[in-house]
Amino acid sequence: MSSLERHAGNSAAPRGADVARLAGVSQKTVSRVFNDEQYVSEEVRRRVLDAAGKLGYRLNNAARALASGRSRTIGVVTIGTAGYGPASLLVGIERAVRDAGYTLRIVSTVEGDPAGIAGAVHSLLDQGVDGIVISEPVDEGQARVRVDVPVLFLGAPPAFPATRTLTAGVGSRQLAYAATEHLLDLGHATVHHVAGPQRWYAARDRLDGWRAALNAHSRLAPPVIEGDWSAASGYAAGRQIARIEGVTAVFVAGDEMAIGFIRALTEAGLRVPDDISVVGFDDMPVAAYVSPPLTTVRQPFDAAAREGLQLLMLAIEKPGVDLPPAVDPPIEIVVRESTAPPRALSRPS
Amino acid sequence: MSSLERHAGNSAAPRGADVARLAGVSQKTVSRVFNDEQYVSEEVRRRVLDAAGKLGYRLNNAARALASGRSRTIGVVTIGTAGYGPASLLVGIERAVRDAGYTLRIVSTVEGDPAGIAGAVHSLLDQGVDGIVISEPVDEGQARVRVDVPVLFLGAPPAFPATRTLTAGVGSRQLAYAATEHLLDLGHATVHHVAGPQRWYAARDRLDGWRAALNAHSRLAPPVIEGDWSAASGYAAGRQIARIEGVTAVFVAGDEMAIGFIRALTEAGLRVPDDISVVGFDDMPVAAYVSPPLTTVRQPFDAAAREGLQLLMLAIEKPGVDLPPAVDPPIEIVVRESTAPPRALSRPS
DNA sequence: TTGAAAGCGCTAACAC
DNA sequence: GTGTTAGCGCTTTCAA
Repeated sequence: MSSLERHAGNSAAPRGADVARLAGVSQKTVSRVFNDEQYVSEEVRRRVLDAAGKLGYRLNNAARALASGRSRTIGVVTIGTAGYGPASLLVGIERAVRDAGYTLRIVSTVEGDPAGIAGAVHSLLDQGVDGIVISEPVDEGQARVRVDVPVLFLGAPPAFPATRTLTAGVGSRQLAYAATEHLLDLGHATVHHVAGPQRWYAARDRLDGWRAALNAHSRLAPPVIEGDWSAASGYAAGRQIARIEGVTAVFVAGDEMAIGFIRALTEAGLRVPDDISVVGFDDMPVAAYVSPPLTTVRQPFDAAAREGLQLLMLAIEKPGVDLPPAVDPPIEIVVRESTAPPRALSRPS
Repeated sequence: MSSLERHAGNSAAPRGADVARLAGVSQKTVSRVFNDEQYVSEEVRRRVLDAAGKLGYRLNNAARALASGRSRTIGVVTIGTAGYGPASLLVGIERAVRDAGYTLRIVSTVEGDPAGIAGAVHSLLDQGVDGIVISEPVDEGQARVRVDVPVLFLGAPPAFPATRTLTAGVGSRQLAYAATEHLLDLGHATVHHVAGPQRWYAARDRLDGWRAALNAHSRLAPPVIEGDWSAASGYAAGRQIARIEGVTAVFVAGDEMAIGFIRALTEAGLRVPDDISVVGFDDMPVAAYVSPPLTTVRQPFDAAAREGLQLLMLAIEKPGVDLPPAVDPPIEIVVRESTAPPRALSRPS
């Protein structure tokens, strides 16, 4: 092992001072160039860049963060599942963060983790993030966290006090409203609902939207069956529904559950959509290819992530400025073959 | 805006020195306590912890990273899609990283990005990660990156030189072999293959495994159809296969493609498994609930992530030590209803 | 437009 | 067991 010139780190990595020496300028000037500050002559800039290229110099972000107090990284708290919704949101966030010139730290929570979201937020804070986004928040009661950086809740009301809390959403409530109304418009007397776990704000929003649509049309809301997003729980719900007389339309809060749900109906000898119409939620890629192709609503994950991050960036970079309200993303319902008018209507007996 | 006591950062945040003063010890002792070093008396430790609690002190990781040259964070390069495979791998990696006491940085690549994996690795290096994992690597030709931290390739041969390159995998090749053999054992004369995009090492491994199984049984390998993992591409492949006379068994390299594939077959009036048997790959959650329930192989994402990270941690923390070879994860094939003996066998004519 | 000096909050090395 | 000293590689402040 070779003796170290400097006591830590990779002794091969050039510092700003090395670049400065080679370019014949001060270290501060190198810093100016790499931060795109003004007041650097074109000629000096080029000399610095040349030297840096020769040496393979790259800014040391730990040092930068220590000196400036800002890390230019965003922390994301996500749910530790490979589900289509959470994963899509994460992809959208990653893209938006990168486009904003920031980098990403991630910590995921597991259902039932005692530390939960609060613990995840703390660990992010320890890492010195400049802002936090809580993707797919669940209700964990009154988490007593006090956070000094802006926090974006993607699809939920603020769950704890922060310097600035922001909210942006995928419009779950409106989407659920539209899904329910689609079924009502087809002529169904009412619409049953297979909900997501009510700890999730996303699940509550969908339930709210469903109930609102029913109310708006003066229909009675049947009892709700609660699943856990899994296809297995959808299947279980399907077996329950299959035993109920007179059900003609069901809004299932997630595509995965909807696929399990339809499977159970099929096994029970019920046909979709002839006997029962079902609408899913998410428009996951396979939805168009199952049998029958699933009518569902499309969540604007990317738009929500982009929109939300724009707010977060504003809050980070202009702490004083008033935030514009989040614009609601467009509602998109994808009608395929799992929905139809009720039998009584299509062939009046 | 209040005047700052210190020139940067949050002036409210206590430093180690503040804790030291309150506890009546030196700052170095505080550092010792927070790093769980030995040679601190129980009494002093308690006093320090008390003081820290009172002040709400937390270690500043930027400073720690700068001073020590280590950040205790792992960087992951992932593919920017919400697909079940990549997402599952990411979840597994996150868990393994957290269990090892490290934190996670993520950057995703988009198909067709000129910077690609090399660019992602660089950005991670800029952030000062201690190790890198390339999840779902694709072949981008000779990327000229020189990396000074250990790199773990999850399911691929090393694609560029690094201090130490490690490989761990989900055993795609063996899984594909098993899937193909399952069909052969059922009595099919040969097995067609719908492959993933061959830029992906994961897709190549599956193709290799398929071909190997065919060779081992002295069967001819029919021409391969290449998809892009999407259900839509599986659907397109299905339409092609449906026009070919005499196909009785198909191994599709991904469940999502398999679902699209089966849909195309169904629309063409072919029945699964009566006319054609199909095996998928991944065992995504909905696979058990589509019609017919899909026979598929289960990828051990979690085991692979855990196994791979163990190696990575070893490489980071004991630079000298020889790495044990990665153990192959168990092969698991899930037989459901999309496979059966060929018709000629089941009812001999 | 450029530079010098100070210091961000921690760990490394060594003394006691 | 504990403390002292000297950086880590940047940004900030202020002077030129």
